[in-house]
Parts: sequence; C-alpha cells; structure tokens
Amino acid sequence: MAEKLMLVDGHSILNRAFYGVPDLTNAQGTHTNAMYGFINILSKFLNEEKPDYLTVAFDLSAPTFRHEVYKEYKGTRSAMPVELKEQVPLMKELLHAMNIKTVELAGYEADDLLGTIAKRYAHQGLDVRVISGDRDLLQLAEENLMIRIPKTKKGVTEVENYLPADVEALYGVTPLEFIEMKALMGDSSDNIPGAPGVGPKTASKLIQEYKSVENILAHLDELKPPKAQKSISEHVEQVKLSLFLARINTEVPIEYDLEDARLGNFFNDNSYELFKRYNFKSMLANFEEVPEGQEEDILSAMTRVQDFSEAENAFEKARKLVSEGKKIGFGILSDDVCHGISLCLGEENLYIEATGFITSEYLMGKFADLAREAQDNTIHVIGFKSKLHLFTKEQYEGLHQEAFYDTALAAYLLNPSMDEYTADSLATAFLHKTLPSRTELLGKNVDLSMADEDKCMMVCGIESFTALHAGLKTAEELKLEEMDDLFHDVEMPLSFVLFEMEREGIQVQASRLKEYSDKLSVQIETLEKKIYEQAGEEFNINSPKQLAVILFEKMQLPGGKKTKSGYSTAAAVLEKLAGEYPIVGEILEYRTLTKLKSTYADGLQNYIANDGRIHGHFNQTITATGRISSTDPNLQNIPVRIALGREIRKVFVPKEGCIFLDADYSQIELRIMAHMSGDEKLIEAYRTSKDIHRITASQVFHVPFEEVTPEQRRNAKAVNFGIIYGISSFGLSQDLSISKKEAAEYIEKYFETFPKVKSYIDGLVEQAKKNGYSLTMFNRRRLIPELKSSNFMQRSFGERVAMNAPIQGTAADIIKIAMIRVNHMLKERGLKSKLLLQIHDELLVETVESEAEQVKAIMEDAMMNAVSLAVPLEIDLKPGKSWFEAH
DNA sequence: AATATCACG
DNA sequence: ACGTACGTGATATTT
Repeated sequence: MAEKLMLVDGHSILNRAFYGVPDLTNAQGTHTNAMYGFINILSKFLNEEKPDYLTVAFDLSAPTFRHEVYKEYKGTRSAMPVELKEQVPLMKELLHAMNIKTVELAGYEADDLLGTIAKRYAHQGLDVRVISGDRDLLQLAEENLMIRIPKTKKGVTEVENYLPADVEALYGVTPLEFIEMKALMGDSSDNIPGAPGVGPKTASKLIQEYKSVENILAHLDELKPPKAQKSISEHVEQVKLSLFLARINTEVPIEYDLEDARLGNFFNDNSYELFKRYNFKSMLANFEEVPEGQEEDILSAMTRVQDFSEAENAFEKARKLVSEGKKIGFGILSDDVCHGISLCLGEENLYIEATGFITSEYLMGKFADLAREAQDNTIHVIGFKSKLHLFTKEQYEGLHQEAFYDTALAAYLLNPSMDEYTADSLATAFLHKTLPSRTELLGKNVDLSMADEDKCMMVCGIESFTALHAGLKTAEELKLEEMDDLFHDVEMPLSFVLFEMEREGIQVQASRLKEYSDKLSVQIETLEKKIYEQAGEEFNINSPKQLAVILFEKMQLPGGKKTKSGYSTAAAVLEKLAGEYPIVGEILEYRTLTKLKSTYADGLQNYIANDGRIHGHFNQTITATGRISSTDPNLQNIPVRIALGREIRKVFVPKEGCIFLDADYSQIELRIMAHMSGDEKLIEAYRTSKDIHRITASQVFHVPFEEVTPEQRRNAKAVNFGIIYGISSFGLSQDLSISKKEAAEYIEKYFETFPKVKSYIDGLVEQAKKNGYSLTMFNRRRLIPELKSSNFMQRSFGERVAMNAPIQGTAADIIKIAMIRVNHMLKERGLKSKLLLQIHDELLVETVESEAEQVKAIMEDAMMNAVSLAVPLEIDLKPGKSWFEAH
C-alpha cells in the first residue's frame, strides 16, 4: 500500500475553527477557541486517515505576489479579528511542540505551497489528502490526491470529499478546467474578480464547450448567452488576470524534505506544557505519564514521613509556625478516611503517610489540635469544605475557623469563571506553574489504599504547596481589589455553614416517594398507549429525533426547523400545536410525567442515605455570579410551579419533634435594583407596596393601584424580569408574544417612569467596559471578557451580563450573609434547630417545635436585616410539616 | 462526550 | 443586519 501524506491548509482551518467554536479563554486571558477547534479537526482527520506524513501550510502575513497584484483592484481582505490573530503564532508554536511540520514561504500563499507539495508527492505515487476549509483547492484533485473540506452545519461536522470525479459531478468540469471556470465567474471570498454577471452555471457551460479561457477569448464573437459575451468582451484583461489569480502555483521553489513531515510524537513534554496552559483537557488524556523529569522534581522537593516520632516532630514544627502567625500550606489525600496529609512549611514540604501507628484518626486529631492553636489565616487549604467530614464532631466543633484560608475560595472571588479550582489549575492561574492534576497522577475512581505511594505523595504535596503559595498570591490580590471583607466575612464562614447543612441533610420519605413513582408509572403507561395509537406505531417518545419524525414527517404537523439536527420538539414549539392536535398535548404531558418520575421520584431515591436523609452538596465555586449551586442531588430545582410536581415536596419532611420554617425573600433582585439605582420613584413605590409588579404597572401605565388589570400586571412583571436579565426588546417580545416594537415601547415607558434605572444600568455596562468586570454591592466581581469581543453576539451577551451580574450577585451576597447570621444566631442561643437548604432566595430551617417562635424571630431578623437598603427587604415565612406545606 | 429537554431561582 | 433574555443541574438519547 502506498504511503499517505496529509496536508492541511492552516489558516483556512484555523479560521473555520475560530468561527465554529465559541470564545474560549484560558486563565491568562489568551483566546484559545480557534486552536482548540483546529486540534479537534486535526485529530479527527488523523484518526480517520492515519497518514504517514503530515504538514500544515500557512500564509505569511507579508503580502504575497498574487495579493499584490490583486490589491490594485479592490484593496485587501477585511482584517482578521484580534482574537483570531493572536492565536496564529500560538497555533504554530503548538504544532511545533507536537512535532508537526509546518511550511510557509514569503511571497507564496499556503495554497501554492500545498499545491506544490501535493502534486510532487502525488506524482511520486503517494496517497495525498489535502484538508482545507474552502474550495479553492479543488483544482488540485487527482486520482490519488483527494481534497477534503470539513463543513460545520449547525454544529455537526460533515466532510465533503473531492476526487476528480466529484469535481466533475459538481461543476461539470475537470479539476484543471475548474481554474478556467473560476477565472470567468470569479470568487469574492478569494478576491478573484472574474467577469461580472457570469455565474457558475454560465461559466461551467462555456468551459465545457471551449475548454479554456484562451479558447474562449479566441472565439469571443460566437459566445452564446449575449450577456456573457458582452461581459467577457468588456473585461478581457480582468478575466486574464483572474485566470492568473485563480491558478495555484504548483511549482514553488520550496525546500521540503518529506522525512521531516513523518509523524512524530505528538504528546511530549513541550505539548503537555501547552495543552495544560490552554486548558485542552481532552488532549491531556493522551499522555500516559506525567512528563519524566517533572515527577522527579516534585518528589525531590518533598519529604516522606512514615515514622511516628518524625510525624510528631512535623506537627510540632507546624504548630510553632502557625502559633506565631506564620503561614503554612495543608493538603490531604482522603476518601472516607485520611490516607495522608502534607504540610508545606515554607521551604519544606512534608508528606505524612497514614501507615502503621500513624492512623487516619491520629492525623486528623493532630491536625485539629494544630488548628486550635493557629492564628488567623495561617493554614492555607484548598476546597476545605469537602474535607471537614473527616473530623469527628468534637474535633470539628473545636476548630478555630478563622485559622483557615481557603485558596480555592479566594481564587473564586478573584475570577469566578474558572472551570475548576483544583490545586493544579490554581497553580497554573496564580503561580504560572504547570503541575499534574490528581486525575493525571492517580486516574479516575482510584482506590487510594491500593494507589502508588509516590503518586499519592505528589498529589498531596502539590495541594499543600499550591494552597500556600497560590494562597499568598490571592491574598495580596484580594487586598488590592478590596475583596478582603467579602472573603473573610462571607465566603470563608459560609463554607462552614454549607458543610453543616450537608452534614445535616434533609429527611425524605422513601416509601411515599415510591408510591408517587408508581402512580406516575400508571399514568405514563396510559398516555403512552394513546400516543402510539394516534401515531399509528410505537416509538421512543423520549427521543426528540424519533418524535420529530413522527410529528413533522409522518403526521405532517407544521413545525419549523430549529435545531442543528433538524426539527425542535421543545415545549415552546409543541405548545403552539397542542390546541389543534391532541397528540401534542399528550406528548407534553408525557414529558412532564417522565421528567417527574426519572429525575425526582426515582432519581431522589438513589440519594437517600442510611439515616433516611438526603445529604446533597452545596457548591461554592461554580456560578459566575456568586450564587451557590446544588448537586448530588440538585435540591434547588425541586418542582413547585406545577401542582402535580409540587406534590414531590410532601416527601421532604422534618424529623420527629420538628417542623419546617421556610422563608423566602420577596422580589429581592428588584428591591436591590431600586436601592442601587437610587431611583426615588421606584424606591417610593416599593416602600408603599408589597406587590411589586402591580405597583410597577400602576406607575408605568398611569392607573390607580386598584385598577391595574391582570394584563397590565403581567406586562409589568415581564418588564421587571427583563430589566434584571439585561433588557432587550427582542427578549421581552418573545416572553410576552408581542412584536419587538411593542416590547420596545414598554421598555421605553418603564425607563420614562423610572429614569434613574435607565442611567443605572447604562452605568453598569459602561463601568464594566471600562474595568473589564462588574461589581456587586459587596465588591464581588465577575470578569466579562465578552465585552471586548469583536463578535456582536458575544458583545451583546457581555452587556446583558454586565447588567445582570451585579443584581443577581448582590442578591447572592445578601442571602449568604443571612445564612451566616441564621446559623450563628441559632448556635449562640443554644438552639437545636438547623438550617438545611438554600434555594437562592429561600432558606429552610428544621425547627425544634419548642423553638419555633425564637427561630421565626431569628430568620426574620437575619434575613431582613442582613443589609440595610433604601427599600425594605420583605420575606414570606411559613411553618409546615413538609416542604410542600411550608412553601 | 455532546445534545436536547426541562426542573428551579 | 447580526439573533437573545440571567444563573444553574439531571436525565435520556445519540454519537
């Protein structure tokens, strides 16, 4: 079999990737989307083709000869966006790191280089593949020289393959004649003028008849469509030039040694470094081992402690440091128990292994002792909440919480948009150091008791090292940005509150959940039958693809194409059809029921622990706005809007002797906006009324409060939400099913009524553009790089984010403060009641019945007085014997 | 692993 | 003219 050479048109693929992949940036703010897309496309072709040789060709930024000539005609191509431009040299660097041959030559375009190399080796009998983003290269096609063009159609990549026969099938001309054809019809994307008014059809016909431009010019008198005859006759010189421009130079004097292009090792130390820097995680999976020397460096920087008395010494050394206010880094390797801890004590990084007399319990006990004697902010940790369960209850209660400084939480405040706050990513972001991740060293789902000792030591040591050093860095920055208070008074204390909520869990009645599930099963089965009957066949209703075929093809219902893979069957689409077609209504109902069953009725059962309670996780470093998120399971999206779904809440019950007290803020975000905008009329309105939407309608539409119609209230409500989300007339018109114009009128009316709201949100965008980030009332920041994007969509998104983040984020700040206050007040008064859940603007407390009055007062005080605003912070507080009753 | 859908604030 | 509301997470299906 012939050897295979794969050639890639670098700029063209990079360009495709740039426009096909949404904007991505790494921790340093470098745009990486085009490189990411390029690497993905490249690996796809490599896997498919398995070539022996590979070369990527680039244009040099210096003007090429063909362009020089062209410039006289029409000026240069439109400038490349800076976000793409900056990735070009980085892409080349990355290819070199991957040992991939690149070529470029002053005075020649990538096309010419590709053409020259492709022809040369095709003629020597190699199998050649040329990968490009556009069709300029079709003229090169030969039997053993295939042009492959990846196309992203609505997110799905399809590849068009061109051998000579394919070119002929498409254009009716041979690849070489395709050049002639292009000279006639031109190509605006490639800056080839051609003869105006001559399109592909005419050009193809003419070339089929006359074979070449030369021949056509020799027979100008007899050319058939008079229009073409006229145009070509009048543009002879331009057509000749076009022919010159269209022809790829296949005889470039380039020094190219095929052996240099032989596939080398893509995955080596250099490329590892870059993949890590750019956050190309899927690429890192290709590395079997962390680069050689690095492991040794890490290991040699550490000291292993296995001896009991040495362990005692280590803790004593650490104790001395932290009691004097010196900072240390702490790392821990654990699952249910502690397998080892590391102490980064300045120069020294000790790993104390849980072995022999050094038991898990001993380590945690010693650490708890250490933490008791430590001064504030001396023990740097990473993601500490997830490790607190390793302490006994007594150890935990005895901790001096202020001793800890969680580097992950600090980093989250400095930039809440990172994908993770693990030791290795913090090292990359704050120390510019490339370190292996836990997964790279130990793999997924590893049994720690069986794991390699050195690897364990490295994982743990990297954590203590990064906790300390990245921590010092973040502390400086927090101070500089005036985020100290938010960190020390909110995020740090909150992490302990969240831990306690997780530890407490919430009781769920498994048997009732099961009954609910069975009830749903019966209804689902009935619906299934009805649907199959109307469809005339059985199919998987859960498959949007199959469903679309049934509805829009077999049954011919009207429905527009919407998604990349075809018809959308989303609820918004189906609801419009439900009135007319009973099957659609039943499908919607089926969806509702199966959702309830799989996610909630059945899904939740898997999380009920032996104590009959669900202990979910509250994540503190996920959201870009400062909210917390809930996982395993998500307890922040338990159904409530629809009656049947709300039933689920009946299975969430307080333990024996307790009731639930549930309180939620009333329209907290709008009240925040009233406060922050300082709009007197809005503040006055919110001071006088509890019904925010009605009072808004009354003001905006100039009608007395009592005479506001339901429609007016609904419209006012939609506008209120729109303001919070970063208003746009389009968005509002969608929500209200009105025209964009009407929506714009509502918005205008609103801003006329509350002029300071307008200047406030304009100011938010302006500030964010100036600073590159938005701020909440408590100085929580969100970086908004999208504001600098050259892409309209991205930039508009950035603007909406700039309006929304300060409001949503301030609400998040406030309820966090309230949570800390509730927790603190409950403890201070020696009460047994416990905060269990937070649902963004709602708190649920499991309240000992005898404490109900005190807890109610605490919740009211903690929540309403968490912060003092220009408008009152109202809450709705209700008791209940289940979450259903209390909310 | 990506996509579509839908649950919540 | 561009094409959208802001923030999440879980499930089932498809690749």
